[in-house]
Amino acid sequence: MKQQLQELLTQAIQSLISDGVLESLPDTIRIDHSKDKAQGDFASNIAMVLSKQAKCAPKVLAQQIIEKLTQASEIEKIEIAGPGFINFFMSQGSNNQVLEDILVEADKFGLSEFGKGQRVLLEFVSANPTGPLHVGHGRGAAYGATVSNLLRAIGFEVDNEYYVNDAGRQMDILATSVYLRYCEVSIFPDNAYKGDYIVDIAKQITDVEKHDISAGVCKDEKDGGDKEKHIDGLIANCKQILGENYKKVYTLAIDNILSGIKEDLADFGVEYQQWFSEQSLVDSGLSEKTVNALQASNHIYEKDGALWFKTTDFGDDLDRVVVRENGLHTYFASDIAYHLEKFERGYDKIINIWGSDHHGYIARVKASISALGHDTSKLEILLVQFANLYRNGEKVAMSTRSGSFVKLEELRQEVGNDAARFFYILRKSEQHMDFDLDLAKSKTNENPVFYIQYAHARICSVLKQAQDMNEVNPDLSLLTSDSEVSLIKELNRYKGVLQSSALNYEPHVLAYYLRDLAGEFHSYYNNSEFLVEEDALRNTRLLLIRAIKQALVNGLSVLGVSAPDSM
RNA sequence: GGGCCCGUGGCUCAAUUGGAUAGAGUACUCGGCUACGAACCGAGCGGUUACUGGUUCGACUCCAGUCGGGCCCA
Repeated sequence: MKQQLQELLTQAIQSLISDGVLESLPDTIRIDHSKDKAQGDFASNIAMVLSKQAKCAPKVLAQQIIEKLTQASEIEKIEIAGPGFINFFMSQGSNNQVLEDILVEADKFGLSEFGKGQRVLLEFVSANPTGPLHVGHGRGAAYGATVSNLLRAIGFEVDNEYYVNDAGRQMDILATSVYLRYCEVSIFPDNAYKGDYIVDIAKQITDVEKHDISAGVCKDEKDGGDKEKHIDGLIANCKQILGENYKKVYTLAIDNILSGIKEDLADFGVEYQQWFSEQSLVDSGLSEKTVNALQASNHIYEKDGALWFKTTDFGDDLDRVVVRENGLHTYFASDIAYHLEKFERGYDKIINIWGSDHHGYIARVKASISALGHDTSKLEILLVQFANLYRNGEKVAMSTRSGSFVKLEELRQEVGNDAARFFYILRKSEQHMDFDLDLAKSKTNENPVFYIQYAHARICSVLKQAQDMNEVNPDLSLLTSDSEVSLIKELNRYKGVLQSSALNYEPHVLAYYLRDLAGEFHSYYNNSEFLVEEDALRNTRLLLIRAIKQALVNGLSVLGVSAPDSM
């Protein structure tokens, strides 16, 4: 419908151009759903946009545009209002069409082919496998999974990917932490991982001897030394003394944690097409090849024995080390290789969802992509702010290293998947967010998830009771009450909401829409009776609520939230 | 000190991406179950959109500066 109106307006403007009133067509002609029904169904601001060009008041131009508009049967009337809006009032018959569309298309209703043929790589969560996922990761997981669903709903082909940082120093710290727990040392290093899960993994070790690995190691911070040097010394000793067995502990640790992460995400309804290993980049030599490529294109220089990538040539504020003086590739080097690899897989769009604490990496990653001759505009980096957790009105403190954090799994058990998924995406992703555990748990009217699910359950209950009643052809012209008209208007918005929610990577827009739709339904429920004596009227109203039910189901499923028949 | 994000009723957040009278929930006050689920509905109260300028037909939204909060870097 919007498109039709756009075409009609385009024709009218072209006609005014040939009359010499206007000079040129604007890039786009905006048509929006009106907020208020007194403003009709659709509104265009085009007269205000073009009034300068026409050198006359917006209202005068609006009148001229209207005079040039050709008639369409769906349009009941057109009005000029406010500073110069053109409001379109559609016939109820044309608005009602959506009801039949919904019932015919069923779970396909709302889907579109906007992104048809375009492949998207969506990387999210990618937490270091040094511990279980906590509630901070949960936000990224819920957001990423929902953005993925949204993009798929409008026709993009999306691959979800998790980048596993299974190489590097953090992994060594992990392995050494596990070994130390296995040895049951009495004093634990400041910089080791201290969570209980480390002890659990240590219990699974068999056939490895217990050695003292502290010989000749720099003092720890608490003893007046350096915690970084201390842990590095322990790692070196551990590797040397254990020999082959070090790899055994290392592998045991990472396998344990990674499988836990996979299970957590699956239980949270988050699916991945790919788990991409950092170690594989090192093993395959791609990391090496990438550094060589940068060297060949003159973007690398040597300083203090290390290799530096001149990212400042591409807008970064400092140059970055890619190969340390000890010959090891930095995390950044594998990251460049990883992104290069992503580009070479031929996606049309590459989206990374990162925690906002990584915003400092954006410039250097984009720099490396430009340096390697790729188009940075294909890469989109979305940042997710941390979530603060509140329990009994108090903020819950968290830190992975110290082992004090609330696990995602604990959150899911406490509030359930539906509430967790919904609460996470209810706020704009770049917005700091307060996650109130007590509110998410509450099964009352304060909880927006239940509010929407309740609307669905109520409809199911009514439909169940209508099962045995006489079915005759419904008559849509009977839907005339304020509630009915405004519900139909709301249903007409669904498809557009889904699209803009997806294209802007803003799941909360869909969440708010569903809450509004549920609200209008509850209001309708309270002022109307569905199971009336008169067959035609009853079946018409049932048809309407069946359509609402379908829209709720479709929307909730995109959000990864269930729609139970009863609660 | 430099960079990024943010600032909207008492609290938690929206605002169709620059549009019409800034909206929801919660809290508070009042009203509604002998109709299909009261986990619901209706009414009221509550605002100088942190502050000051600027851009224009029109600013919560864009620009500059100030204040305050978070994160990253040095």
